[in-house]
Amino acid sequence: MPEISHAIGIGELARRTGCQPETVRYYERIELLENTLRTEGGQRRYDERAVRRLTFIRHARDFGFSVDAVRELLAMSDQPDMSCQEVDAVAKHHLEEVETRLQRLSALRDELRRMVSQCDGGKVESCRIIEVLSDHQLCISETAHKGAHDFG
Amino acid sequence: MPEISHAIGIGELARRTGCQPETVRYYERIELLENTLRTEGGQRRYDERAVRRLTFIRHARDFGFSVDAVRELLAMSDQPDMSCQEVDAVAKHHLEEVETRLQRLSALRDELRRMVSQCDGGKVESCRIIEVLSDHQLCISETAHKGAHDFG
DNA sequence: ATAATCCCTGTAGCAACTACAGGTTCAAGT
DNA sequence: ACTTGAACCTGTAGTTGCTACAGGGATTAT
Repeated sequence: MPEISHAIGIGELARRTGCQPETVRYYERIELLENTLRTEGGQRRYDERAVRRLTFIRHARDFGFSVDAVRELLAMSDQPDMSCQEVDAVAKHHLEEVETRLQRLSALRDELRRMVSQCDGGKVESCRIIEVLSDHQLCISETAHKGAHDFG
Repeated sequence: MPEISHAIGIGELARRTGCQPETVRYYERIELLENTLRTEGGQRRYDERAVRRLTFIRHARDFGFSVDAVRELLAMSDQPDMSCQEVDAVAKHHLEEVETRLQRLSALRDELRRMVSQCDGGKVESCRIIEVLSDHQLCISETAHKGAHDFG
């Protein structure tokens, strides 16, 4: 018999928020989630508030906000009377980053398409893909895809 | 006086290929670059061939190819007489991945834009951004941005 | 009582680097 | 020949956001 009613274990919390118990423990370790009550045996027990908080976190992460941004957003959402200007700023900043990535990624796609379309299926020796990869000058834009891989 | 003529050090190799000495050593460690000649004192010396190889690697990485894909592309480019079908397949596969990411990222941008545009600059209590992050139901598409962050 | 399932901590791994610390070698100037 | 300073060496740890164990303990149902 648990001491806390309405309490759920880490497994159910994870299931309800669409993540894994390991992720919940990870969030606790990096202090994104605060320490929760424990049973006598040391197992974590959560309430509805924790479900809401973790839902918020997971949702923000799905939106691509970094953990640090989520931390800020959480702190702000805990202050209902504050102006939401800062919230707005965080979201706008993230939107800008997403738009930058989109532009780079789309330039990258164009280069890749061009590269693939020019391959005639012959020998490696004369393969356009290999040639383009060997020589920067064969790209339309030298900078189009530079740094295209830091999208994570 | 170096024993090897036309040989350059790791610093110049890095400079010429637009990366850092640490990256070169890293590539050697993961066997993307083979071991190179050393001076008596143990310092690495490179020739033009190494410059070309590293240029290829960096360029492919700029295109977003994974290190494993680069490894395959390198192996293929070493066999000029082979058909370039496999090269083509690797490039096409990568192009498809890029296109998938683009679609997700653009759905994400749409959600973010919508979220930001609905914020009226009032209090956190009634901030649309916080509301959307708290509640999945307020998104146009529940799945639009799911997994939007695994773009690396 | 016992089995099945859950949960615990701590550590290591992923990708693709980057950043040291603490020491050695090289190339050039005097 | 000697000294300075830049470049280089190895090895390890950090980055981001988790995920995957190993080797145990707790809880719950029968």
